[in-house]
Amino acid sequence: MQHITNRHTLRERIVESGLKATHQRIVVYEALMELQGKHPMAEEVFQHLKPANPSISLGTVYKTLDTFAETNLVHKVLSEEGGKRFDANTMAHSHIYCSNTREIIDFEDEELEQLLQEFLQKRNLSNFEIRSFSVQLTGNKLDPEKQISITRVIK
Amino acid sequence: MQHITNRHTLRERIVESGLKATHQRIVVYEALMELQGKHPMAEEVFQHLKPANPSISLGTVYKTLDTFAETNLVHKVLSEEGGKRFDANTMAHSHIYCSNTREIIDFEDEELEQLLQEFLQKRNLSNFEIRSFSVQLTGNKLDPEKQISITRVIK
DNA sequence: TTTACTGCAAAATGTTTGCATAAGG
DNA sequence: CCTTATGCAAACATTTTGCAGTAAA
Repeated sequence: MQHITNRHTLRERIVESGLKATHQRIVVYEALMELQGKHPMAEEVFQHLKPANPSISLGTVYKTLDTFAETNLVHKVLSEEGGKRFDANTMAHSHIYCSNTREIIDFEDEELEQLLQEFLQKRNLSNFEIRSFSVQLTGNKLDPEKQISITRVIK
Repeated sequence: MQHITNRHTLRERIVESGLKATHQRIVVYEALMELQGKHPMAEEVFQHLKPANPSISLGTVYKTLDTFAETNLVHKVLSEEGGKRFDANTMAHSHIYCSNTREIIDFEDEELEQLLQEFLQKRNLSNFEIRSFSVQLTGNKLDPEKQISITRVIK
């Protein structure tokens, strides 16, 4: 799990991505770091950083997130609900979508990544240049106490 | 690859899913079959079936697709662009997203499915009940002639 | 100083809703 | 018949756009 990073480091990473390090970009990046694991949409990022930055506009948050995703500074996350979500964790990892809580939960598994890496290497698709891959698991979180499906608990 | 199926069969499948087999549902299902591999959104399904069914409404197409996805008659497909796409092919398969053409291309690979199935069985997540999984590959289609990235061809 | 970014507000896109009418079982 | 689905139009939610002004390098 990555940790909250100071602004100086965030600024450096933005510059390394070939972007101007504006105040807005720094605080958007910072917000994404603080929301790690939440896979927020633009609106959520905006709400998170607005109290400390009341002059920033929602449109800028949208543009900034797009720009970040284009330069691969952050990742776009596919969501069952159709919205555009973002993830500051750019380490290879997969996601579990819980159809009860509608959360997207990080699933980091070295072995799974390697398994797929090897598979793709071996398969070596001739008509595609694969740049990245990810696994989406769908299911239900289980009640940690009783170890039974939350579906059954809720309904 | 599944084939275009006649209305009688489509009707049967709708009924088997516990749904009323209305004319609208049959033609939406039929359109989805005819658009196999295209992973269309509601609007595209609507445009496809409108000429032959001018009285059907877009809202109905939206509702029908949602209903189908809920009963697992068709699958929702996660899309890089954020829209809601649907797939009448419910066999286990993966998708390749081409970032140049923005297409979602089916990738059917028995070995990959099995590899993951086994992995999940072995890993046996204690706090999740996994219902399904899929692999998303992202990359670029290669020019079939020259076998080089279409990125380079286009730009 | 130059270029790229921001804020704003408007527009475009995609999707859902409520309700009166119609159709399926 | 009774229930559920449809059509319609309006509302909603999300995202993009254009442009004048501002800030970064």
